[in-house]
Amino acid sequence: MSKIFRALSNKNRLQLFLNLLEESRLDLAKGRVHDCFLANIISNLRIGAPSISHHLRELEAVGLIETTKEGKQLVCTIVPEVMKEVEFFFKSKAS
Amino acid sequence: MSKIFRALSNKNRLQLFLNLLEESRLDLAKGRVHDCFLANIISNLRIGAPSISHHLRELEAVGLIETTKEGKQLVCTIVPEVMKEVEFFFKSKAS
DNA sequence: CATACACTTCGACATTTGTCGAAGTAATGA
DNA sequence: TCATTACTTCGACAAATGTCGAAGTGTATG
Repeated sequence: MSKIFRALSNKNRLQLFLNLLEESRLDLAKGRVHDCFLANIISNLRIGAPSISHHLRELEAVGLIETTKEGKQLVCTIVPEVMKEVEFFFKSKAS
Repeated sequence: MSKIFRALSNKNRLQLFLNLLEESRLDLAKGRVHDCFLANIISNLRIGAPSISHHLRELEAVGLIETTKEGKQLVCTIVPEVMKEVEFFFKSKAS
């Protein structure tokens, strides 16, 4: 659990994750899976491509997202189960 | 929010927080406020007193706990509002 | 094939973090 | 008042982290 918190403990990485969440919601509305064009994310955050790539791998490592390649692009999908896990963690602790 | 995650991102600090949570529950059952004898916590965790002291201040800095002095001892109290905040954060995001 | 695109990997680097031992402080007890 | 207890503060230091530029990889496109 501390690893999940660690993954979200960095400002840029949390923002990145929230962006993905937001976009995945939009994509859901469009009836298709989310694809996360790094270029878009880069314009929001003030960090370079290598950092984004690094952060994505960290989010993936703790199971918050999954990624696959689709041609040149990276496809990121949120893993809701892990979020639920954290939600329940706090629900159970904040009796 | 990333600061709260950061506070819980360290294994020892998270364990410390969970210990406090657990003890505060026991103390509640006893009808009194929790007091967190560092010596007890030290025996559970594998770190020294200065580190505990440091971690407690970090937890306090992000509002997860509050501390006061009672004689020689430190009294720690959990702040449930902050935990609720995190719970709702995940509830709202994990649509 | 040559070029451009969309990332990724590598190495380097400054910054932050976690831990400790030693010394300090404030309260309690003999 | 002197010693003990229960932390806290202060460096110091190794380890982890976040960022970047440069170079690399694999995919599309002219």
